[in-house]
Amino acid sequence: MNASMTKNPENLAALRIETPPVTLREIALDRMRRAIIGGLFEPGGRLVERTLCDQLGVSRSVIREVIRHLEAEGLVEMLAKQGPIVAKLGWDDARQIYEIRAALESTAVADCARVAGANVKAQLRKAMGELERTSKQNSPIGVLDATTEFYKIVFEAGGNNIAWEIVSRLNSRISRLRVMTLSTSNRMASGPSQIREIFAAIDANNPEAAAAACRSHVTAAAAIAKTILS
Amino acid sequence: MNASMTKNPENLAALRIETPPVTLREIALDRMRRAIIGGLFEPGGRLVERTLCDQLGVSRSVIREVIRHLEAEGLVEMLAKQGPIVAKLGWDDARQIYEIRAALESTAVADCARVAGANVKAQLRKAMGELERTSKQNSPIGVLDATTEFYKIVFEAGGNNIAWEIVSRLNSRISRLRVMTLSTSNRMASGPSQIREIFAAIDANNPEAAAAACRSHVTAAAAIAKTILS
DNA sequence: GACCGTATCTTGGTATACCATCCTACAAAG
DNA sequence: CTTTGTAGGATGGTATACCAAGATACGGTC
Repeated sequence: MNASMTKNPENLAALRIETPPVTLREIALDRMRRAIIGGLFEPGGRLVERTLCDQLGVSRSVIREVIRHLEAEGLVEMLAKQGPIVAKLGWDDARQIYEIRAALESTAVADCARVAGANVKAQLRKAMGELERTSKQNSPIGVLDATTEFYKIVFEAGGNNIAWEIVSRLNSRISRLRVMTLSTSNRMASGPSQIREIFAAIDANNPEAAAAACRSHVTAAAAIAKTILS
Repeated sequence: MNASMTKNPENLAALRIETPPVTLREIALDRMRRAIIGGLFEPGGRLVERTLCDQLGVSRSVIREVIRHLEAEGLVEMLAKQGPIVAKLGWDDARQIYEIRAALESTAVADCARVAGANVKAQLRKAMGELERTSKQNSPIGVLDATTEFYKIVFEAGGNNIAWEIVSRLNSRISRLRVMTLSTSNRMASGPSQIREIFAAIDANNPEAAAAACRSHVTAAAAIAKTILS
């Protein structure tokens, strides 16, 4: 590692061959996660290993490791001597998840509002555009993705990547709820307006207003979820 | 499932034979987690699967599934085409973890203070006793365990079991830091007094005071961690 | 006809075998 | 002496074989 090798490291790094670390396990993990989130397997339903092997076309080793991962993520539960099942979600769990989201997201938007510069704001504006577009198209999962993207930018801009990890994981556990709340009533229209409010506060670099808007956003979602679940 | 079978279900459930679902994998998971937390493997060090097989006396299947779990927990990172390594922890990550802990723990102690009755208070008092005892013995990991037990009671009493899951996981990621902060200077003495403060606020059913005490507790720990890490 | 035992099938737990890839070391050619 | 090609070992990825335990269905016995 001499001087000539370390100069212009960023240029040299650019021509590094992108070796897609795409292993069977990662593909399977992704598919399984999407399948569970998308409701392809119903909550409480058993996940029979050998059946999954056939369905995904991989061996049990892969399936089992994927299940371990999903188990740690909270999407799958292990029943003693009965094997894995899709985790069920009751209102009490959902309530807690919304509370935690409210706490983490509101501080994240506040942090973001504190430091956001032109670059971040431009990214957020773009995500907002996507949100409005999908919202007009009445595409719940589109809105979901756009909202997720918005928050992702917010968290990373504020230097809260670990909180983002946590929120992502929690979101996947309530994903079915999220789609349902979006499909509910006039949420399709109100969602974007609430996000817009958050964005406005960030744009004005007003942390308190951003946090408040965010809290009311999550609280509203929780209220709808409650009517669905209980 | 007739009427006679469903009456007194709680009594019947009580005499269910406790079949310890102790699988090799769970034992191995526990051992590995403790080993990493305890610093037996150093951060960034490689975890060679076959070596671990020999060390734990199990087959690779078990090791690999355990590694998947630890990966999802954040204790292990996968390097593409190089296998698993023990996750490293920088100050930026630690900073975020302490912030999240401050948020979740302070709301949890507040919730607990709101609802705590005689039973919960007795449990907490017992945990405090353990804390004082281990503290006098200058046993950092004893203090750690006692503190953990205290918080566990707090979270569960307040109906925040999901937040507890998250906090536990975060704690395991900064566990090495926690022992180090405990070993530092007069922390061994100040720790119990701060917990005592939190307990006093819960005992008085004063949510605001409890949350404030908790925040200062976590903030103090973060400050010490910062001097160690950066 | 009701109850009990057994055979079998399903399912998860565990171990092992095989393969592709990568890293390292050594040797040969310039 | 440097460089490059190659062989060998190490390592992770994947598939499969085997086993024990639980669930289920069927047949025999009272």
